Amino acid sequence: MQAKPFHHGNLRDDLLGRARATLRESGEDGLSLRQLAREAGVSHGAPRRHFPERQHLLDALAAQGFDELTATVVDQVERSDGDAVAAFRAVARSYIDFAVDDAALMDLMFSTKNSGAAPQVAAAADRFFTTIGGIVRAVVPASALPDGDTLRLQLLLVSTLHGIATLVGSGRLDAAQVDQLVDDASVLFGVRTGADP
Amino acid sequence: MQAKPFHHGNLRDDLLGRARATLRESGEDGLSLRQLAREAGVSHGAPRRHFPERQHLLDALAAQGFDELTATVVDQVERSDGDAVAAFRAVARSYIDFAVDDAALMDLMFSTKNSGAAPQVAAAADRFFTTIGGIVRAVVPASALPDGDTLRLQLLLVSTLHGIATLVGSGRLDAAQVDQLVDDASVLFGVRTGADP
DNA sequence: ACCTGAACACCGTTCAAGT
DNA sequence: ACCTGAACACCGTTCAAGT
Repeated sequence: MQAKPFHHGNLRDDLLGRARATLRESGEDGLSLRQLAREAGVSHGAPRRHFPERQHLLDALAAQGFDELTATVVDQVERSDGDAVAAFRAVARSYIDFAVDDAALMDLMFSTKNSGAAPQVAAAADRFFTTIGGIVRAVVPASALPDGDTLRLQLLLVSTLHGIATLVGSGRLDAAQVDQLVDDASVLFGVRTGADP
Repeated sequence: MQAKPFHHGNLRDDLLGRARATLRESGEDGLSLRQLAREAGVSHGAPRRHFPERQHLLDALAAQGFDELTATVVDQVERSDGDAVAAFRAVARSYIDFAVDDAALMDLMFSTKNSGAAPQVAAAADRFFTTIGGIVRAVVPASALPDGDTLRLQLLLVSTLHGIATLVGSGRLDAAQVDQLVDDASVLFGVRTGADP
């Protein structure tokens, strides 16, 4: 045990963890590299090794957010014992809960700034959309649209989920309505157990 | 004509206009009260009369954005000569175009920060959602859900539109897919001309 | 390889003072 | 009523220097 120990050990993860907490408490406006450095007990120049610019920290947070959400959603599927409909509902709830509980992070993940930006964020986002797309595909019928394009139906249902999640997150939908809306979406999109008919 | 004229005339609108332009060019990060004051040719303290804090400027921009979007959407309906289906498609396109063309403003309008916040933003947002809700209601069948709750179907379709718009805006959906997705949504939600069956 | 500490330019916010 | 200009605390970013 040392009083003033280190090269700190793992400054990057320490900063990321503190940033995540600050994001929850104070939003993006509350995030400051200098403040995080102060909390971590290093000089204000130290974070530069790991995050040369503030945007790099935001990118890392967004990528981490996508990975967390992907893991949560995969976990929900595994808990559903092959019941695709139950899996869909659980996934929808997780998605929406995430948007509400980590609203500032959600903003970062889907902000326009990150649209043309960091490859690590794009990769994590791709993983998430591939994952949730697969979950939705397993549950969506091939025949709901005239020419039976399942991919389009899948994109549409993901869009609906995302719309519900972001509207609840920004306070435009009441949280009490959400379960009903997800159920309605299930009915409308013909969500059901089993693969194509 | 005077060289160094004024009390400036209308600093508030001048600042708002410049802020809107900056938002399009450089995003929210590019917005600075001091920079706007410089561009308007006033001292850095002058904006304080109209926007005591930076957030007040952001709120004004968001409220203005909602009002613009509402006006655009109403205009599209009026151009559709009572054809509710055509109106719906035009409205959907306007919504999505807005999200793409004014992505930074869209972020401001639907950001979490504004969820519990400024009453003027909430009022403008309410006007928008009331308007678009009415348009959607006119086009949505009462019988698509088992117990025929039209309001829920309306909220669901608005959520879908919002999801498509934000996903395109953040680059997660290809703009080329959008028209097809809107058409698919029309089919799925049973969008049609005339009122309840 | 990782961190320190001074330096620079910029910012939001406050406030006494001008017209 | 509206604006100026100095002041304060804070920030991101850069960089030479330390261990």
